[in-house]
Formats: sequence, C-alpha cells, structure tokens
Amino acid sequence: MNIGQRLLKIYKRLLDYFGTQNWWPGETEEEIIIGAILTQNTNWRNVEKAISNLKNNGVLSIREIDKTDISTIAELIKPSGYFNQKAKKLKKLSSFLMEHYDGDMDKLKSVSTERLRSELLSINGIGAETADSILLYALERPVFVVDAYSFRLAIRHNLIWEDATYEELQELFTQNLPRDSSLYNEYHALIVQLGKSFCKRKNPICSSCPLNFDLH
DNA sequence: GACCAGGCACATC
DNA sequence: GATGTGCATGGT
Repeated sequence: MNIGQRLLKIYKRLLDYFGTQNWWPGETEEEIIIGAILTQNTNWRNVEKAISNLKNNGVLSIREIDKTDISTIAELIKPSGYFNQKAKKLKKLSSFLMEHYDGDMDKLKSVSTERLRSELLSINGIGAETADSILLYALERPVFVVDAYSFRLAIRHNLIWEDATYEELQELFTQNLPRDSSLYNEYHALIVQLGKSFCKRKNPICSSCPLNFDLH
C-alpha cells in the first residue's frame, strides 16, 4: 500500500466508526472565524460558552468585535480561557478584516488562497493551524488542517518522522490525497474526534482505538 | 489535585 | 534552531 492508500484506509475506518462530523459547528463564516481563535488549545465545550456569550450580546461578528471595547470582549469570552490574549487576537483580526475587506466575507472569498493564508499568518495571534482552519472551514478552500492529533496519528502509524514540521505533515496529506475540501473537512474533524475519544497523550497506543487493527 | 484541551508568541540559550 | 514558558477556564 502506498501512502495515499493508507491515508484513505484510515479515513474510511474513522468514517465508519464515528460517522460524518458535519464540521465546522458554526452557522456563519464569521462565527467560524471567531471560533477558530477561541478554540486555540481549548476544549470546544468552553468555546461554545464564549460564543454563546458573544451571540447573546450581539457581538458575534467581525464588525461588532471591531467596534466593541477589548475589556468587554475579554469578559464575554472568559469561559474559553486565555481570555485576555484571545480578546486581543480577535480585535487584531477584526480590525484587519475591516480595514482590508470592509468586514465583508464576500470580498474575502474573491482572494486567492495563497494570498489569504499569508495575510492571516501576518496577523499577530494567528498561526498555521488557525489560518488553515479559517481557509478550510470558513472559506471552503482545499487546505488540510494539521493539529496535535494529526501528529500523534501520523507518528504512531509511522507515516512521518517524529520531528516533522507543520508544513511537512500538511504535505503528507495534501500530496497523497485528492485535492478536495470536503474530504479535508471531514478527515480533520474525524482525526479530532479520534483524538478526543482515544488518542490521549498518556496512552500512546490504545487497544480500543478503532484504528488498532493492522494500522498501528 | 493532576492532567488535558481543535495554539501562539516571545524569551533565552 | 531548538527548547522553555506564559496565557486561563472548565471537565475528567
């Protein structure tokens, strides 16, 4: 089996086991973008509380965040942790999008993936995973999102070397799978679900893992 | 009480 | 360049 076949085999096994994940769990592009910041190193359940607070106060949009005082944002997103840092990140991102795209998601959509990615990465507080999450889940670009779980999966299945970089692992997926945003969407979501369910740091190899047949 | 969660920037060596 | 640290709430 080549790498692409192995990746598809893993994908199908995860899909059979967990079913479709229907990511991203957000209703609008702006909610997805905001959620991508809030979920940094944070359990999604805590993020939901923060998003709910923003929504109930009418601040769940780029334009409103740009207008709202940073201390108010920080207070509303408190449940998601790192609230001072994330409030600053949300303000930076929002002011960038207002200044360059008038906060208009349709204008964002007309820009090339490469240019958008480098623009997002230039914003303080947005790293590779957050930028790629926005590109894939808010803008449906065929960009594979790598995260801590992807590393665990790839290393434990000997798909990549231990000290691989983000971009190297990303290339492993994108160069061996069809260029398909729907596939990348579902695959990343399934990897996260696998990680949450089985692939904890403390149990590197879990006997009940759905991939633990001939893939470990 | 320890450990973890859908990261990132920055300091220091 | 690689290694370490602060950020912070809430669930298990």
